Amino acid sequence: MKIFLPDNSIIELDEGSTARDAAAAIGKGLAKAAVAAAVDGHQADLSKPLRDGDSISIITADSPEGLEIMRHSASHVLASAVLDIYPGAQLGIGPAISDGFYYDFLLPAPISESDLPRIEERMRDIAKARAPFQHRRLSRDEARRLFEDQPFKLELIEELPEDEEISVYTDLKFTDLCRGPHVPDTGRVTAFKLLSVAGAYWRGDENNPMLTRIYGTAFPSQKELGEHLERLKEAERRDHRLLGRQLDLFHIDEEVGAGLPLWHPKGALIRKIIEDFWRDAHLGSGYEMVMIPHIASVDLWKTSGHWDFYRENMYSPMDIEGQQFIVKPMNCPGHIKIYKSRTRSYRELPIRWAELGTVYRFERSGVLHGLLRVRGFTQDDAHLFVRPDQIQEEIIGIIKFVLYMLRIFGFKEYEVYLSTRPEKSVGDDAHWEQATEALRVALEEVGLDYEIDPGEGVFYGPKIDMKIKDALGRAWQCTTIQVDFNLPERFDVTYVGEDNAEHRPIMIHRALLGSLERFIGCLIEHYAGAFPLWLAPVQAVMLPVADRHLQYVEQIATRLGQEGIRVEIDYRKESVGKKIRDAQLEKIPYMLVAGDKEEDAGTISVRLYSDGDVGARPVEELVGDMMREIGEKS
RNA sequence: GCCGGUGUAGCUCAGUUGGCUAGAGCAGCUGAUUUGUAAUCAGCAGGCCACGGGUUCGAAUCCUGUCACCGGCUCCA
Repeated sequence: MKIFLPDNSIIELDEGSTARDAAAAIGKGLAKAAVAAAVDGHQADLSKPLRDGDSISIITADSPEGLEIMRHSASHVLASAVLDIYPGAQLGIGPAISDGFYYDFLLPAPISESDLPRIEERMRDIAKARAPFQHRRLSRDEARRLFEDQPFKLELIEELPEDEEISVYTDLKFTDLCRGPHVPDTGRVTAFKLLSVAGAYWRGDENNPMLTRIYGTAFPSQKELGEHLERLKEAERRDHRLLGRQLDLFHIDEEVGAGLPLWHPKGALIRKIIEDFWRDAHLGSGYEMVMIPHIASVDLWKTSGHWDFYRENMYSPMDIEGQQFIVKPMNCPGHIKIYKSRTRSYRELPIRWAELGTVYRFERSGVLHGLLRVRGFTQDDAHLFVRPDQIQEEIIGIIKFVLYMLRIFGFKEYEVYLSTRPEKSVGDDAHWEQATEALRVALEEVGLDYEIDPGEGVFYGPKIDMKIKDALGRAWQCTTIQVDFNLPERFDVTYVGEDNAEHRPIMIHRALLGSLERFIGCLIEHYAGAFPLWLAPVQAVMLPVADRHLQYVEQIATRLGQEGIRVEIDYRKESVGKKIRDAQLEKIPYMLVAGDKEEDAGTISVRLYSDGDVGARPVEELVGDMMREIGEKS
């Protein structure tokens, strides 16, 4: 029979040949590297018999698909091992994920990470046994009987569509419900490591029982596995919580409260630089600044709908002379009140009001995470009041603005989501649809790739979210753009139109960086604490070789200070080596060494954090170089 | 909130099966050294062993409650 290959060539095989035979016919090396095949575009086991006219491509473990298949097989090996060691274990699911795989179990007794080596060892035995992954199709009844003591599997079987065949795979002794495909045998799961154990609700629902999830990773070779583990270690070194302490940027104090960061001078300075840049950028882009108080009467939150729809995230009211007040979880009602302080004309719109507005939200204790998830944070918030005919253009403007901002801070990779109407929401369908459409068109217009996140909108409207990743690859939502027909209605917000009649504006809520806390947390990890010159809290440190050079060094520091360069002098009676080491650990971009040579020549020796010693240069040249670099924000 | 883990000096960590006055390095302070591109030397000080109960002749160590942190789940900027 004839089999077509990806390069359009044809091979001739005997009747009843399998994908494995095809691989062998193409080449010995390929047959050895093959983990699965794609037959007519569908992934299949190598043991799959081929039919005349099939087109086939061989999948190897070094392709993304192959790696995923191999990791999925690794999760079966894990389940095998766990079942061996903990006979009563019940099985959940065990998929491949972006950096590895996991499997969920309901275990007879809790386990901890110290149990992983033992499981790993058993996995190695199973791998060594090179047990084939055998595929079988079962009737529904057979499957029910096979998994009679596996309630989670039974639940999955019941949910498979009636007409779908039930497919199982067996390796060594263990049989699992699985669509496949799998590597040919357990021996193909070579380089793997179990990483952590965690709790996970069955099917991700907190009303369901909590299972024990074991995470692991697997690679085609030990070398790649080693590299990956090295990357994980490197990511740990970039952790903003660690760098926050090392660089003395912030801390979170138990006695102050969980999720309530305290900014130290250097952290506060970085924040100030970002805030200044942000304000200037906004004032230069048609925004005006507003400011509102941190607490407001509970009546305001009843009008806004937050009392009904957002109360579980709000802190309890406080009593002030018999009146109830609430710490604000959002800034929008305040901005609306400013709008409503007088009548507005259609000529004023769009109104763009921005504020670095601090809000407080209740977050469950288990979700707090350094600066990335806190209970009090400052949003780089703005609310736009627009006429219906302006909405599209304004959203496009916002998207362009955010892309500009993210580029300045060096973020090139982000995920974009369009979140649609959630279950718990207000407003009529027509408005929701109109708003969602406006967001979609804007995304297309700007040419951003995005995914739909169904049901993830806010209670008052759909939104565009942009997420950036931390050092470990976890995505954090920063940018958000939300269209809102609801609040203008609730507050009876109006403008007087050309026709002298009252009309309802539409509100756009947006935060570009999201919150300064989260954004700076991501920024620290992004730069691994080595901030570019314009953001560095200390831009240069003067390192005199001996005390007799102090006067010269002070002169230069004064000169740099005149240009607004943030410079410190290391007055300590320490060796130059020590001073350099400490400056290097503080990740100060410019280390400026001056001794007799420099003083005589009127120069300064420059050592860059990033490049080491780059030699001496005249002081004015240095000033020019630094000012240029600061101006470029690079 | 849930599952598992962790909590010893400012930081990183030791601390045997419960038993002497809880140790070390770094940081800090004092003194000496005036130093040329990632650590000069010496001394001193620093601890309610997260917090509260309990078991015990005796608890950093065992039990228990609370809090915080870490990894996840769920939830969100």
